[in-house]
Amino acid sequence: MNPQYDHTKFEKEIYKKWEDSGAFSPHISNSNLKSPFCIIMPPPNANDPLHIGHARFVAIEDALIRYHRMKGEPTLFLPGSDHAGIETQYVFEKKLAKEDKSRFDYDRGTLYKIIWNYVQDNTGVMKSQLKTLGASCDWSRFKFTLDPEIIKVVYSTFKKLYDDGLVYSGERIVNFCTKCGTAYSQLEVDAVERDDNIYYLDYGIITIATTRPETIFADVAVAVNPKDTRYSKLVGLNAKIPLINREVPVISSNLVDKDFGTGALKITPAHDAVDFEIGQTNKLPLISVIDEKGRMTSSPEKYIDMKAEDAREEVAKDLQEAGLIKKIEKIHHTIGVCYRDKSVLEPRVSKQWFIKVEPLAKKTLEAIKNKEVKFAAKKYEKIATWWLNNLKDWNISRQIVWGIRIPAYRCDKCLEWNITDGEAPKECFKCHSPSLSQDPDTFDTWFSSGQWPFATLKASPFKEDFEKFYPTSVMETGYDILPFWVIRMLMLGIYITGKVPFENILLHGLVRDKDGIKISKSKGNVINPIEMVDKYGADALRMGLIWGGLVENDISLSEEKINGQRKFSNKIWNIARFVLTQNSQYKVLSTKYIAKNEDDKKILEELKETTKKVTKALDKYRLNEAAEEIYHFIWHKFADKYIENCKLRTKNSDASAISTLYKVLDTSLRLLHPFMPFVTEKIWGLAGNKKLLITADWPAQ
RNA sequence: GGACGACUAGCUCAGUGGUAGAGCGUCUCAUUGACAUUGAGAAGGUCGUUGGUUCAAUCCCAACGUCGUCCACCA
Repeated sequence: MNPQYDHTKFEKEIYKKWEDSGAFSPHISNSNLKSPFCIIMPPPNANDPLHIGHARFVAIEDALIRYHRMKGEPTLFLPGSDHAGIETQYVFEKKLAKEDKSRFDYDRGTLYKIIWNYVQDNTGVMKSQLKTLGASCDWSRFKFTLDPEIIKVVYSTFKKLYDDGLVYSGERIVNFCTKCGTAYSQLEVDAVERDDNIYYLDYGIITIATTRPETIFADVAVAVNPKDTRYSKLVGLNAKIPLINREVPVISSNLVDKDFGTGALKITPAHDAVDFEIGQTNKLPLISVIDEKGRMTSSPEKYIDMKAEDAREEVAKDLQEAGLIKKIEKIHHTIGVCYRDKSVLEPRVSKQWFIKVEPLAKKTLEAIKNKEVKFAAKKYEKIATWWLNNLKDWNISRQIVWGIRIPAYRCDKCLEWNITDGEAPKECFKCHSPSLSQDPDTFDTWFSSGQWPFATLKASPFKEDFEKFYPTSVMETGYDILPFWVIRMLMLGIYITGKVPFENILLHGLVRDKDGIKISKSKGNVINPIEMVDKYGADALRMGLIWGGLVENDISLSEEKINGQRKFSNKIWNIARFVLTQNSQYKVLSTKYIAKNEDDKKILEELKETTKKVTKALDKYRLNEAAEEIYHFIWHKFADKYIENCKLRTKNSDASAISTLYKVLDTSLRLLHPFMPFVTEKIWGLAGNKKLLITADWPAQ
């Protein structure tokens, strides 16, 4: 053994040994009566290389997996990748733009195909990176969200929802990104604060305040609060839209804040969510003046085809000249922007598919209340509950190509929707016309990933997987996708299978830089996990991501911290170097040797104590505690104290001392393995063990 | 405006109803026998503020302050 542990020499070879040994597959047999342990890996985007956040979840999940595997439970860590509709198409379009092309240069089929190929090329990178990190997942069960057998599951879920009346299509106001060319759900809207002009416009008998003068052509009413005595006489009369002089009624609505602006609100149902609601309750017509590309339509000739934002200035100018602006003020407010490209979202009315969330949310809330699903950290249960109580109907349609196309076919003759579980219908079920057109939209990515736990297990090449592993044991993922993913998996999982998709929810925090600052490309503080592995070893990175901070909290990660753990891996290496150079005949004895020497008894007692603490901490998902406990024992109790004190005795070939050394090393390696799998496995092998450590038994407490 | 957190040693973070811990950093000492990617030791905190509960609070409760994250239809 070299005096230094060189991770670069061993990690690849060790991973291959594990893989070849079949240890990654769950061992299901009639003789194994232990209940299975299963984690479905949050599927990374098929398109992207891994970032440090992925490394954190691998460190956490793989530690749990390895621990349970060593306990002898049939253990499954199921990997996969996500097609990440919007994300991927966005990245791909940027790539196209560099080549002076756009997605409109291709027909649907071609575009899908070239994105598919592009993604395939990148998926291999992601897989090999997971291996580099030491993820002990079962590659034979790997699933991609666009695998045909997954799509089949997604289709049948959609059909069931439709048949049960939980899916509807309709003209609704949605957050539409004119740059991305698609609508989004409630969750994909970011808010930014901005200063804008607010114009007080002369509507004849009343004055209204608006930040969006370009939409006046779409006005269908002016609303005031029913309690607002200033205007009560005007309700029922007609106001007049400036410039075009079209008359619209003055109505009343509780949604109007009488203290804002003039207390009178122009109602533009086609371009504002509140207005849409007021329009619906008052049965007002819809007039749209901005199209899906963000350009003006159905307005006075001179504005047509202008971008809405340009039209705003132009209309304001014209109003000013006509003397129809009473005053202009500045207003500080928040507006919705696209989470993806940060461009201002245009509320637009368009046909979308929605899921009725309320009945699904209700059952999920019950499951949480009944502890069918448990949150490792209470705070996230509160947040999940808040969301489940506040979710609106979920828009699951996206106007993009990259995704699972919605299996909805509209009859060209009677306009009835035909929903199938994938197959194109031969004729309309209602009027039997053979002429049908499929909806061009695709599903929101979260709709398919929301089915991930049962979809992956049902689509598994191993028929018994669903029955055996569902509900899965733990859902471990970042808290940032709690509303997007976790609660949707709960809702859809419960709906389809009647059971929660996982029994425990463990959410982890973000990885921040050494000063606790959020990592971003623009700040230049990104930490590349693979670079860290090359430099310090996968063990050091994994330990650095767990050690010194609670799983559920954000952690600060510095190279110093990772390097500190590399020193630790070297420490164990040298402990092993010392122990393994002792007379190996005592290794055999170590299993049954009963120590009489005080030092030996003490370290064995401490080892027992440590085993107990590590096990308990792992069971409670307190990974940092477990890691710190074993770290402290190995370094400061075993090495600093015990080994230093027993050198004289080992020189004299003291059987008790040497047996104890072998025994403590053996157990320490087992306890540390979930956190630092490579170095422990390597030493384990050097110690002459025939069986691999990955499948060795967890120490008895 | 609402929700959820955080506030503990210079830094990054654990922790507990009975007057506090780790890693890094700092300082002192040790150098050929497992490891200098080391060992021995030291300094360093009125545990955000103010009240309350208690025999006892950093830990429980209330208010406040600061910071963070998420949500929100003020046009």
